[in-house]
Amino acid sequence: MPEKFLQPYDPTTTESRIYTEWEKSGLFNPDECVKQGVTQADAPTYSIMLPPPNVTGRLHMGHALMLAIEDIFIRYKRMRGFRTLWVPGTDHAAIATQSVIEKQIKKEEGKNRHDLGREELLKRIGTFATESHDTIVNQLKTMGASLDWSREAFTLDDKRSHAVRTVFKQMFDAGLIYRGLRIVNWDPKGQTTISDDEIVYEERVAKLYTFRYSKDFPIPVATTRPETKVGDVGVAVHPDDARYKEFIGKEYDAVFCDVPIHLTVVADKEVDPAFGTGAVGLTPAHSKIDWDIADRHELSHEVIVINEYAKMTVAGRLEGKKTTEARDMVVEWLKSEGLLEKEEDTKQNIATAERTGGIVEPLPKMQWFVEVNKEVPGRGKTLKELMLDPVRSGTINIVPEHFEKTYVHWIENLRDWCISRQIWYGHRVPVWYKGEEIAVGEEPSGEGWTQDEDTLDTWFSSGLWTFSTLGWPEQTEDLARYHPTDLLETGYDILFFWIARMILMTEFTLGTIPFKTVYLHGLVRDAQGRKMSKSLGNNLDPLDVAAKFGADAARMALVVGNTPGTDMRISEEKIRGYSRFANKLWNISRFILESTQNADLDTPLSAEDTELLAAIETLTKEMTTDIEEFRIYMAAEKMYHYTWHELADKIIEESKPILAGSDAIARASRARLLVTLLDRTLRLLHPFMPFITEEIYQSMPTKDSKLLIVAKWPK
RNA sequence: GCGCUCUUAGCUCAGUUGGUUAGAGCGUCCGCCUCACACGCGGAAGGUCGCAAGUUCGAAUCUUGCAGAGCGCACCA
Repeated sequence: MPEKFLQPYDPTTTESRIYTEWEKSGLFNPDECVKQGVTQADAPTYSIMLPPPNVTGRLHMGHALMLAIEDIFIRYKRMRGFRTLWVPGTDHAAIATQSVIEKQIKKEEGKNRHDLGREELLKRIGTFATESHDTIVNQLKTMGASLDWSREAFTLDDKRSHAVRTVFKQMFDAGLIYRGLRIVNWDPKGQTTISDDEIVYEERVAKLYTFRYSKDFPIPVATTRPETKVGDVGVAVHPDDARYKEFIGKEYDAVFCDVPIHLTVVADKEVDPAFGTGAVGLTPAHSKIDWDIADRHELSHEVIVINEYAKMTVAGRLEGKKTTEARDMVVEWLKSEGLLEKEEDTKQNIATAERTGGIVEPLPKMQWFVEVNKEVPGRGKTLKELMLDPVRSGTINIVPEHFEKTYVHWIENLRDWCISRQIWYGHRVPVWYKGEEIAVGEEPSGEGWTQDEDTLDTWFSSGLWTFSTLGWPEQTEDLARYHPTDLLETGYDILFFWIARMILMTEFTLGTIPFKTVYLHGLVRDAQGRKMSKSLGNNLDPLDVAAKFGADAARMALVVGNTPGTDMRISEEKIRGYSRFANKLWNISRFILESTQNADLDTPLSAEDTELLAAIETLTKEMTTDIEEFRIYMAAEKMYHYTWHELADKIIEESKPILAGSDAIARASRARLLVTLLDRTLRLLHPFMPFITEEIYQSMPTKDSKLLIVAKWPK
């Protein structure tokens, strides 16, 4: 018996050594598996694209959970003989990454991005992204992820950029991408547009002011943002509101806080007569709803009174003031003019930017949009329908199932997708202008063309992930062989951001689904159930955890009993528990290998031993079904229970007198049984605890492959 | 407002299509250095499965109502 078994199991030295051996073998690459004869060339395929972690720093426990789950499916399928591909990659995460660097530069050098310029900023971000990438790759390997590194991709590398430009052009040519002046969510802090889903609403108490524009204006109006009223072009009332009927269609002039305004009273059924005074002051340039109402009544959109820095642009006392200051000044003015009628507290959901925390200012901007309610040429369906159909029909299966309802509900409410961002890091909008001419897709030859300044929403490129990673738009063998992918595993929090967009992009581009099953894991929280965050200091770093307890222990702790779609709690105590389990397995192996050294693996089994073998065969079947049906939390628990409480507590204990006894036939039978059970246990446990099982397997007399990663899954 | 989920042992959670005395981990209590393992072994206590009604031969599991917790979407000026 190897000497290593005389020491307690030491995961830290073992795990890094084993991963190096795996990498050297090349067997994470399915082509190499075929070449080495461990996988049939025509075997069915199984593929997963790793959700690319953002290059914004380090991985957290949520990533560790994702890796554990995906690696379990990958290793299981590989052992079952599938041509198994798991592609790694990272995401440039446009806004998130740029804002990390901008903050850093601001703090260290006191400069903003305009002080540095586009080129210099991108250089700095590039350096950071590279460092961050290296850290992440190291973490992925530490967790034991059996990724095919030869196929690694980055959402912003040349191949993926080419894919992005190609899809953009195709969508543009199909009439599904348009440019238009719309009210967008402007983040004054991040100096960019953000999408509806990047908004977080915070409930606050605000003042609701009831006022009149002037002494002779007949309708009182309620507002929480008096400063915007200098940009008003009208007042809307409900068509049936008896109080205001007589004023509909009338026009008024006033000078509001030094600013001359012209107001038209219109009737619109969107107005709720019960709220406030039942009359809405219309500020089309600074409110989405007002924009729409103004649209319907052909009122001007042109009156802009707030700029990108959330400062007032009107002449007079408000000029250059921040909106918050201007608000107080307008209220003062209303009071002094005797125009303020009421001031009351009201609850308000204020829109803030998820990434920067800035208060979102609705502004009209020229932006690029993907139109979701227009028929896609040749498909007879809109993008929205193409996103809904596969989920409704079950062509795409979501685990847990109830998220299908959430998904459908969300898509049904989907509006056009604003894809342009006013930041520099990312895929630059592939559109070039020269006077009235525009060119889309690739840069045109010739003089005088200038490219659009904006970049694309990061989800535009991650939406292509399942096929851009396989070489599209080239018609590669990989694409033909591994797409659609089998599983997409990610947190339920990006169901809409990412899953929905992948379905949209893939349906449009390839006319197929991107994946057959979506497995959604929950959030990983701390022992008290709080979200892990830097500010709380309750983060567990997967690297620290692996160093302390081993990646195997961390993986088990994350997986056992953790049902899909449900948040879980993790603590060092829990992980410690599974590091003890690893040690238990180590000791089981020591005992079996020690006491069965010359076991004859062909000796007949006694009746009792045959039964014990049948028991693990039943367990194998159950476990296999559990994994196939995505109940890995249960498969893991069953293996834990079997190993400790059946194999160790019962079978090994009962074996001691047999092995020490005088009945040579019983002894031989039991020795064979123990070796066989250990062999099975290692194989069944391998997807969950890859390192320790591989390490023990290397000492097994039952080895039928060089490495456990490609050993056969038992029947 | 629309939608989704949860409520099971002190704590954290399982319980697959309704079927025998409801499970695990951690914790608690008692006893053990037994020649694989003290990162261990043996044993014990602990639950009217949120509440109420219904369907059923049978409900933690299905239906309805109520109470509490969480989440998503939309959003009123």
